[in-house]
Amino acid sequence: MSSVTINDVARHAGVSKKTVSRVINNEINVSEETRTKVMAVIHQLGFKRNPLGMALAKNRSLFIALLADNPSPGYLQKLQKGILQCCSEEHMGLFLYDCNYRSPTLVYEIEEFIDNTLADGLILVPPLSDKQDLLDMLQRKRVRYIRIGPKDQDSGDCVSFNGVKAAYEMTQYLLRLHHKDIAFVLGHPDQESSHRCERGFRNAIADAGITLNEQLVVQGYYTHQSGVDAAATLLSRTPRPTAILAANDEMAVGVLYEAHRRGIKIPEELSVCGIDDISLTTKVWPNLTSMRQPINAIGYRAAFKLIKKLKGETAAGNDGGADIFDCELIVRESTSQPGR
Amino acid sequence: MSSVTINDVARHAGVSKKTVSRVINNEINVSEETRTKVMAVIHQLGFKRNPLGMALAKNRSLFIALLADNPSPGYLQKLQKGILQCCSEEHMGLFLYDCNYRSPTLVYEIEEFIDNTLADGLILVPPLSDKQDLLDMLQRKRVRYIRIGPKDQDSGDCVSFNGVKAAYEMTQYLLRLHHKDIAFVLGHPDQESSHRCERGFRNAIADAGITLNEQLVVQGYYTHQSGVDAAATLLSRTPRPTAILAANDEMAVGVLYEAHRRGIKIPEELSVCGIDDISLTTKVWPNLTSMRQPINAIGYRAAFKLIKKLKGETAAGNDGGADIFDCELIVRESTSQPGR
DNA sequence: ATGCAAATTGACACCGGTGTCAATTTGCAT
DNA sequence: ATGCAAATTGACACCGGTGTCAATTTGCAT
Repeated sequence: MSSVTINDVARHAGVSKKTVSRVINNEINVSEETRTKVMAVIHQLGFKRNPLGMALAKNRSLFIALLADNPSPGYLQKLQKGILQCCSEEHMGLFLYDCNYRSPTLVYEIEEFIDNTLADGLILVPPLSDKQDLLDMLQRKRVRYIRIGPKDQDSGDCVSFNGVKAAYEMTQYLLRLHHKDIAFVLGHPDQESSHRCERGFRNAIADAGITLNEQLVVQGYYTHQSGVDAAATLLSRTPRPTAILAANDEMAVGVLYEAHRRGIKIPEELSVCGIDDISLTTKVWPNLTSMRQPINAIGYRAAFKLIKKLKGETAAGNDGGADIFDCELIVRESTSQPGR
Repeated sequence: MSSVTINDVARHAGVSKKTVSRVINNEINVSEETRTKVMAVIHQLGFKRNPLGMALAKNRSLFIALLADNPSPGYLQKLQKGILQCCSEEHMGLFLYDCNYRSPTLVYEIEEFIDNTLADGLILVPPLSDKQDLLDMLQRKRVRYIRIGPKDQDSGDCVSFNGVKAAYEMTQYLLRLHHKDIAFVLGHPDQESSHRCERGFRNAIADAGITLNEQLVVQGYYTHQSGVDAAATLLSRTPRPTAILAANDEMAVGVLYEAHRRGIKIPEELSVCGIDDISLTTKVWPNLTSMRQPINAIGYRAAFKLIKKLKGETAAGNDGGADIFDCELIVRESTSQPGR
């Protein structure tokens, strides 16, 4: 209500409001004396810039938005946390928008959302990251964006995790445990991370000199239910695989469920593991072995890059364009040597 | 960028911009003829009101924010979905803010968040709903809010579920299955819903003519780990309870974990059930029996009430002040007759 | 046709900032 | 002291809307 405006500061400091504006924005060409005087008044009066006034004048809202339609709530939750931490530090507001990836009018809906909020920066979560008509629309409206895990992860406007390496190392771990019949549950075919994980899995199997039984690679869609279904298929095969690696934890937990339902002991009779390391892994029994994707850091980094982009600076630090995070193997209770 | 302004519309329609403003805002005292003419131009030019301009002029941003620090991610996720659906329908943006309930500077941080975003409506999730110093600050800043599940659920600015009834009915269900030693895991003592659930539980036990063994009521904090800990305590008691009811699903899943770890068969040797019906219930094995809280509807309703409040209308429909939603028993795989 | 209240409309200032450009001040070489 | 470029500052218009209040138009009774 009774908020202090730039005019109030100007009056108290005996300068024009343009000069106050210069001080606020840390512009050059303000004498030290004036700057000090104005800063004193700002603190004394408790002045805070009105973001709406600035947005209107600059034609930039400096609000960003997270657009998501991801089947793994645990993943989104962690991502949000990372993004929010960065936003909080940068004094930036984060809008949330819940997409339905399959809606035929999705692009139109998002355009309307942008018109309603004037968000001028977006973070796109798979499978939105590779939706070309969406990207075209954003380009046309001059809305900046950062994509998480897109196809061409070297384009500088994105942040990813190293899916190939993650699946490769997880498979290696299973091989070290002397598993031979290792099954793999694919993610959604529209999401590049699924293909990357598949590549890692196949490479590891090949590098171990094993001929992959194609029966052991089954389609999933990153959802819990698709994990259950994939497990139903795999666990009916003879010989039964001794280990199942799923392209995300959500599906791995589905595999766990189906195995339990069939009375299969884990990990004695079947090792199960996933990728992501969402909070779900430590809630189910047995706790799930997983590759820890630094989801928090990815979210933070995505927000950081976006905000710097909006403010016109280039992101500092390790910003050589591509940001690809490595994973870390977290061994828990769901994996062991086969037939132990 | 090249967006159409109210001035463009005014010029094309041959009226003043104030008249266009009247048409946009559906004000009275505009002739039918003028209204039709202006509307035609609006559609022709694809005009959309700039929310920032409006916010600045009206000194109301019409953005709302969700403030949460809730230990159950599944709960928050559903709540968000309900809120977002309403926001989408009302063309309203939703800011997200991640609180740390225990931060000593929380109120200050939230005040700063509001200054940064100019959100003029807030949805408060427990345990924030009853934080008096926060409510005082909001009152002072004239920021409207709706609280979810606060102490005094009849105050008209809140939406709740009927916790007493939920726990009562769940306990009745267990009693019907012929359970006698029923344990209860409390929620966080700072959240009113925990006390309500406890009351429901105690009432049901008393109404069944049973003297409650106080050893069977143990403290929890709504987190997964607190459920594990509570189960560890309860499952060491002799005689062991044959059923455990937890005040939320998150803790019930923790109970499930600890029971599995001890090799206790569920539901044959122990029935476990929770309250909320978050998505986690159908991911764990066995699927968890729960009381379905219409979290989606609660979120939607909270957003609806808040938005109407901001727009100055009173919420339509069942808005007699209090909004208290009933729960529905969802029987799944984790409960059965004792010793079956 | 005339008078008058009610309905309709527009001129102007304003919300809280920033951009442009001209005016003023400063600092230094001469 | 003088001249001049560079540094500093402010007047003014503008971003895209809304509120106030006065001016104009309309509709009806007389």
